[in-house]
Amino acid sequence: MPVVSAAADVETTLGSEPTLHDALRAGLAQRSATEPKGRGRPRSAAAHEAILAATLDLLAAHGFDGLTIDAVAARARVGKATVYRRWASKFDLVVELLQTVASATPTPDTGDTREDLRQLVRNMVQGFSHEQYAQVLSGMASELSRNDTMAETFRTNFLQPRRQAAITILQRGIERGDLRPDTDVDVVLDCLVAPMYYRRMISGRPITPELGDALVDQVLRGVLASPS
Amino acid sequence: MPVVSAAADVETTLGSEPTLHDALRAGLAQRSATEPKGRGRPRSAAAHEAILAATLDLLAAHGFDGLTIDAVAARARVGKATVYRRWASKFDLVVELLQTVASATPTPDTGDTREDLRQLVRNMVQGFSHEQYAQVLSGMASELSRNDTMAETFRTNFLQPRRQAAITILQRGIERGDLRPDTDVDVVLDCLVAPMYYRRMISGRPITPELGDALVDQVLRGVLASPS
DNA sequence: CACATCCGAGACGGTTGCGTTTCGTATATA
DNA sequence: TATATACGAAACGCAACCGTCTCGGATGTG
Repeated sequence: MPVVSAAADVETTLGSEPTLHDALRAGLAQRSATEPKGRGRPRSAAAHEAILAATLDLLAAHGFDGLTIDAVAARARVGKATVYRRWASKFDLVVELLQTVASATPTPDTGDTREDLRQLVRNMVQGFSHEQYAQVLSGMASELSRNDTMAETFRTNFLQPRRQAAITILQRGIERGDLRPDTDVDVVLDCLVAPMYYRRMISGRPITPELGDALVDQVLRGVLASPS
Repeated sequence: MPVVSAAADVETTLGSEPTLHDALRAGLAQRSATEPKGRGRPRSAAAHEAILAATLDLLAAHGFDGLTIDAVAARARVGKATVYRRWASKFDLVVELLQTVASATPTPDTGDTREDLRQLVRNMVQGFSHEQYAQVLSGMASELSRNDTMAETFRTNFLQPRRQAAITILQRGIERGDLRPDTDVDVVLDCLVAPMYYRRMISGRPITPELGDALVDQVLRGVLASPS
C-alpha cells in the first residue's frame, strides 16, 4: 500500500456530516482551562485534537476492537510516543473521546407533550442519520457488554443526559394531565428510543423522520381497537 | 498459561444454561442427512460438533472480533487443519453456527391477541435471560453493521423467523378486530422487541418477565390520559 | 490387504499490533 | 543561554494469529 494515501480508505464520510468532529472541537474548547504549566516545551493542543479526531474516524470505521494505536498515530500524523504520553491504552483514549464529544441534549418544552416527544425523537433520528454517529454506536456495542468500566463511562457521559431529557418531558406530561398518572416511564422511554438502536444495529431497517413520528403516536395511543 | 486449564477462563456459563448447545445438537441432528460418502476415512461428526460448540462458547465470551481459529481448535481439542478442512474462514464458521443453532420459533395462538403477544415476548425475555444467548447477540453487533454478508445471513436465519411469528399474531389481531385496522405493524413490532436488545446491549437495565408484560400493555393501550 | 482420506499435534514463515526506546529537532521556562 | 520537555519518525523485541504443511497414526472403501 502506498504511504501517501494511507488514510484514504477511511474517508467514507468525507465532506458530508462533520457533526461529531464539531462536537469534539467544542468539547475540547470547553475543557481547555486545565493547563498545568510545567517547565519544558508544553504539550501540543493540536496533536491532542488530531489524535482524538483520528480515534473518532477509526472507531467509526473499524469498531473498538479494530481500533489500533498504530493506526491512530499514523492518521493523526503523530508519533506513537505522543499518544502514549497522554493515554495509557486505547481504552483510556476512547473514554476521553466519549467524554469530550458527548454534548448536553436540549430538553424541548413547547407546552405540548406530543410535540415535545416528537422533537426529542426527531433529534435522535437526525443523530442516527449521521453515518459516523451510528457507526460509533454500533462499533462500541460488543465492548459495552464485555467491559464494565467502558459501559459505565458510556452510560454516564452519553446515555444518562439524553435519558434525563426524556424523563423530564414525560413527567411534565403526567403532571400536566396529558399522560396517565400510572405511566411506566422506563417502558415508554424504551419504546421510544430502543427501536432506533435496534434498526441500526440489528434489523437494518431504515430510520426516517416518519418513523420518529410513528413511534410517538404509537406510544401515546397504543393500538387497541377499543381502549379499556 | 498452563496447558491443562487452557479452557477454564471461558467456563462462565458452566452448568447453568445449556440451551444454545442443545439447539446446536438438535440442528446438527436435523441436517445430518447430507453425507457425500467418499472413499477414505470419513470426516468425524464428533469433531464437527466439537468445533461448532467451541465456536459458540468463544463467540459468546470474546465476540466475533475476538474469535480466533487457534482458540477454537484448542478448545475443541482438534487440529487446526481439521477446522480449515471444513471452513475457509471464521466467517464461514460462524455462519454455519448461526444457521445450525437458529431454531424455528413457535407462533402462539391462544385466541387472545394480548395473550399471544405476552407469550411471544416472554419467550424473548427467557432467551435474553440466558447469558450465552445474550452475549452472542452483543458480540455480533459490531460485525453486523460492518459486514453485509454476515448481516444478511443473521437476518435471514435468525431474525426473520421470529419476526414472522410476531407479524402473524398482529395480523390475526387486526382481522379479529382486537387491534385497530390502521396499526403500523413494523412500528409495533419494534416497540415490543427492540427494548430487550437495547437493554442488553446499550442501557444495561434489567430484562425481567415483568418488563415483557409491561411492554405488551404499553404497546396495546398507549399512555394518553384521554385517548382520541 | 492396498489405498485414500481424515485425525490431533504442532512447526513454519509471515503479518500485525503492542509498548518502549532512540534519534535529531522544536519550543517552552529560568 | 542553559535546561527541560515535547515533537515526529522509526526501529526494537515480543506476542498473537494467520494459513499452510508435515508427521505418525487411525479408519474408512474397494
